[in-house]
Amino acid sequence: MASLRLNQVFFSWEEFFETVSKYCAETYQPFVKSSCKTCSQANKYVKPGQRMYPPEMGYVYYRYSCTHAGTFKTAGSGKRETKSNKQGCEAKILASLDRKDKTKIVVKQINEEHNHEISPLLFESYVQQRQLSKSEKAIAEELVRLNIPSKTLQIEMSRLSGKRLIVQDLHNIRKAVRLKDKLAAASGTDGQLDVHQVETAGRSETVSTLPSLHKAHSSANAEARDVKTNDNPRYVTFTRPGIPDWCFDLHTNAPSLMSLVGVIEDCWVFSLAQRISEPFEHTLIFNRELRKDGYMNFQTDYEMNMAQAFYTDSLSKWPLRAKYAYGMHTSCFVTNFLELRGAASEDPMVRVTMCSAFVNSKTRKLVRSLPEWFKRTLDGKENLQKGLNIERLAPRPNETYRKKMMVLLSDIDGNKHTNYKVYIRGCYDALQHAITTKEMLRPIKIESATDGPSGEMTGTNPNVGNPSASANDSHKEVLPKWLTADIMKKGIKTLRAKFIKESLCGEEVTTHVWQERDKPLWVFFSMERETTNGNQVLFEMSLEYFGLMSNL
DNA sequence: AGCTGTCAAGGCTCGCAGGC
DNA sequence: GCCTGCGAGCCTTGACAGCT
Repeated sequence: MASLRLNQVFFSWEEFFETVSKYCAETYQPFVKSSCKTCSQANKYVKPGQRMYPPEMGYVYYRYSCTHAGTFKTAGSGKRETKSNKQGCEAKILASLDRKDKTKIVVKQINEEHNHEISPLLFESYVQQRQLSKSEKAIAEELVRLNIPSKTLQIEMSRLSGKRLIVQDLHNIRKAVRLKDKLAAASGTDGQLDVHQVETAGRSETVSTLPSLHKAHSSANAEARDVKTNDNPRYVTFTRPGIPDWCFDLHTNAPSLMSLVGVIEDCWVFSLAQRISEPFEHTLIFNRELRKDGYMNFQTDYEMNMAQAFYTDSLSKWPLRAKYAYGMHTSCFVTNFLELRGAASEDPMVRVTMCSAFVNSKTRKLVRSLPEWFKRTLDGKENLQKGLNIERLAPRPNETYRKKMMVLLSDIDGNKHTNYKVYIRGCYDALQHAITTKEMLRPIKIESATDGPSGEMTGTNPNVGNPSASANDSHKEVLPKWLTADIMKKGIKTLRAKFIKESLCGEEVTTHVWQERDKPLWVFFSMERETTNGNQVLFEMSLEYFGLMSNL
């Protein structure tokens, strides 16, 4: 327990502030700073021959008064009946530099006699306890800019900060953000956000480009060469640098999943920017043009297939030959695909098919139909007979491996929601975590150069590092049963993902991981939001591993 | 429920009165 | 005469009431 007593000595103001802060929290006394004098200010009035205050000490004195100190004197015009905290409470704390040794801070006065009630509940409700830190305020401001309702903001920010916020606090932040943005617009500078104006036909739309995973496209695209577009069927091909060494897992000949997803995104973003001039100047599949017309596209389905050869040393992964093709469209869904080939190979080593839903950028609701000009220009130029539609997973079992994660500000993309890669990464992280835990719990294999063939010791690994993964932990029952780290090293054969609902910064989501008896090389994921009405599924994913490849 | 104008409170600086 | 600390003034932030 922090103690504070008369004549107590401190050697820095930080030490004093920390002690007072702890003391207030433990005794529920609402002290606020009421007065101080800085050394630099006091030194201005020091006369010749007089001793200076050491500037490094910061303050000459510092006084706290009770938030109920003083009397209320209105400065208003009498339009409203006013309330005031002021009720003449005399409680105060005063500390100042020692008269002789000005490097010491001495507590000169303490009066703890308050003329009002002191209680934990009251203490929590004072504005000082509700104030957000700079970083918390920055997050709140970002969320305000994302147009999240005040009530949701109140709940999320209270959970994030652990403070008892009221809705009015969020209204005040909203007001400050509006003012800040107005001033930034007036001065012609942008605020903390990277905001740019996108010209659209007859109007302008402000698009926020938060720092995000989605923005981190590699410079490899700048080195793309042999770019060729084809109108009918519609596709673009190009050669670009391969996958850098640092993207590769230690134990496989293929890049880690997230690195590969990143390279794939680089390729498709590059492809979308390619222009075709006949019959008029436009981009490959009109993504930019559709955006200007008030459409946004949200990823809905994603399937990645890897060839066995992808995991062999013999297949060169540098440079990469890429082909991105328009697949087909239905009323508001567009399916496209990307193929990556090695320098000398004709068969694609990776093929990704992706389906996007087009929504109204204002209402974020599915549009009834894509524009006529889009259909007119692309009809007949399809590369696919049917679109991608990943089936929903069967209801998950109750017994799963679970991992929670918080959606961070940097996870939000230009569409103002959690970027698709964050879901994939979250699932993959949960799987890695589950497998690591499982590895720690398995019987130890002892390999010795002198003892000959490896033996097996019963019991659990004594080096289990995860305290939640003890032998009696319920997680032991729900770890993936058939998948092992060894199987995972053989590489992913198929990834299927379905994006179901949006999620926002500050939300806590739970990833469930499980396996099914008849599919030992598959692992399934469901990312869910817990609500009072039960769990809402945001995202589903399944991974299939190459498990039986003896030649690797 | 959310927004907004208005007023209160907080936080800081500075000048000076008065105690030691 | 030195130095502490009170309190006024100013700006920013928070809270409230009334309106949409």
